[in-house]
Amino acid sequence: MAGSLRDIRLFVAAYEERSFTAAALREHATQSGVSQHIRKLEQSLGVNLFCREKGQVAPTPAGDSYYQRCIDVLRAHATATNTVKTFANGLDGSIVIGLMPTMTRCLLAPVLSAYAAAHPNTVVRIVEGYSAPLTQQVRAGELDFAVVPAFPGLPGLKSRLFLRTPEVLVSAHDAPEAHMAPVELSSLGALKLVLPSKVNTRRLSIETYCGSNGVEIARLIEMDAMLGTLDFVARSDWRTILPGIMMAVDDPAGRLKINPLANPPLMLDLVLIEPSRRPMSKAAQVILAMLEAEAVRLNARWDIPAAPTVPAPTKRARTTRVRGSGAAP
Amino acid sequence: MAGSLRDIRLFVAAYEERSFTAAALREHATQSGVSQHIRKLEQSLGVNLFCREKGQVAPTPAGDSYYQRCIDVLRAHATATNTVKTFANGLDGSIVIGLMPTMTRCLLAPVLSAYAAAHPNTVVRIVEGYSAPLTQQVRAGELDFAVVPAFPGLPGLKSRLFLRTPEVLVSAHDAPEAHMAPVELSSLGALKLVLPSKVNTRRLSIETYCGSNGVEIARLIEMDAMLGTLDFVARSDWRTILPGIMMAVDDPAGRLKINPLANPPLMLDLVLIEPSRRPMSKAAQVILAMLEAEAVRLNARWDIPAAPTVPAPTKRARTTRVRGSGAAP
DNA sequence: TGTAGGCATCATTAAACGCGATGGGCGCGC
DNA sequence: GCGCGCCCATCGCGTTTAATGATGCCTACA
Repeated sequence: MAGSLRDIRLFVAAYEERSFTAAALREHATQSGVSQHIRKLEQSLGVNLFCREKGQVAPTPAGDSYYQRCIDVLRAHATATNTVKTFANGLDGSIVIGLMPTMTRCLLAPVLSAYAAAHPNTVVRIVEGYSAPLTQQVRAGELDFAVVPAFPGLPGLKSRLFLRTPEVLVSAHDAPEAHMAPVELSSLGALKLVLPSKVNTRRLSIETYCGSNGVEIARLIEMDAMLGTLDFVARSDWRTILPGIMMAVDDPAGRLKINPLANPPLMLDLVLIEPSRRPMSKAAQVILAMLEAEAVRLNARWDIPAAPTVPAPTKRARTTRVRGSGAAP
Repeated sequence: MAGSLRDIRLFVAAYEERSFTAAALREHATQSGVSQHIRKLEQSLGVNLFCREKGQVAPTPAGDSYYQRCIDVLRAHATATNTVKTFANGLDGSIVIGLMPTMTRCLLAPVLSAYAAAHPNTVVRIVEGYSAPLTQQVRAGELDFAVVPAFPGLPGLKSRLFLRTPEVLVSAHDAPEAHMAPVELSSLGALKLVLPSKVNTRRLSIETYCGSNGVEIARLIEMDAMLGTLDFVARSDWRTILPGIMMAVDDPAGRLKINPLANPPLMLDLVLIEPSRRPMSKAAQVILAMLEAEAVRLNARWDIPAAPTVPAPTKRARTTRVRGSGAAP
């Protein structure tokens, strides 16, 4: 077939300069080369593009027409090159990450924005799920990594602590407590709680905590739907207990009230798991580091107010009294 | 710089096939070649276009973007190639032709149409003018050839007979004569004639003819403007004498009446002149041949009706009587 | 665990490219 | 009228580039 881009560039130069010599100068070539290229073009097209007469070259009608289209070709090519260079910075590859709703509610967005801007040539896929399926997918190599609640560990998985975040009480905005004020759970009387089902690792620790600290659970609804839990809590007098990192940013609509658990606090350990068989890709390492940094930054919300708070002794007494009425672990 | 068209074609094939091997097959190359081309592209763009993992190649976001633009480039190139091939048939070059109004009125159009269609890659320029400037331009080499009334010849010019055409009387549509009927000029009585000035070669022959055949010219207007002459004749009772080849097609508006001169006819010889120093270009030869053929075809109009016509003897007598009253040569 | 398919890499060969030199045509100026 | 200079076409040569087949690595699949 006819025409490399160099042919076209030389032709365009010759057309515009009306001179092979000038075209060669412009395109850093020699007059000889220009002559040969254009001859090749003409032969492969079967048309004379220039009329060599009277000591100068004049375009034929075919040359005029071809020039117009060649401009289009060159511009399209320049556009393609420039556009693709937008992706030139940063890493590339494909990463698939598994996260619990805990991680996706307010931690993921800023990290995703920053990463996508810095590494536009990466294909990122986020899988939201609870610990069991995520763990399974990491073991199967379908995920580059996942962040799940701490668990004993499994063969084929490499894990380490990702973040320690306090559990917090979440209520509707009209709850009596002061927003962000630490609360002693047992001091609130019999609770109406929405909790995940027992397939969720956190359920066990929450029940253990309640049992150990005299928290009375009056009524219980099991819900493994995070969006549903939040909406239901916001619209009722039911409450729930959620990881602090998940509530590190206030509900934009102001429908939720948040109170860290105090005396004692209940901590949730999140661990990073990855397939042990292969090292993490560079891109995965980078987005993991960004996730971790953002998690630490958001989690700091729970460090500061915890210190100055002075729990009331009366409440502690009541806690002891109710001990044992919590749900069984 | 980055990217020959082959690079782009191979990339597009690989993108669409999602396989270097299949792309190589489609583009009549080898898997190795495709691999190298795409790697070269990636390096010169500074971006990975494909993600080679899991035994298959998947486009990166950059690859997706680049593909879209590459399609544009290839389509633009195909358009350029196809469009220019429209010009592939026929001759090319540049021809400049000098013609008298006699030739341009009805002879030129069909020839130009046919030539332009058959040889689209030729630049054709028509110069309309009278014999003197045309001759001059041919001698100067500015014209490939010209057709002018016969004349003695000049150094630097090569000439030969182009066409012999009868002179005809042209009148307004309300003139008494029958359209196309041969007329004996002297039988029309004293004429009001519009004639070219004496710089025009034909003026001499017309005056000679009138003088020799007893044609009386009552009044004379000199006009070297052909369009003006025709319009004036059409709108008045003045008449003119014009070469038959010029009136070979009737006035579309029917405003003009035409009568060949008879007893005797007056013939105009048109000659082809070309610069003697160089041979005529192929393109010029071709359009000349077409002009000549069309001229012969059109001129045939004057061959047929001339024969059966029987001029009235009375008119011939009158011709003799008025002889000598024509304009001086 | 062995096998098949796919991509990357390498060395070799073939082709294309680019360059300088040479020659012919044309216009310009002496 | 006759060189002179400019410009393009052509030729031969050296270098670069492209294409190829073999080889090796990795992954998926049985």
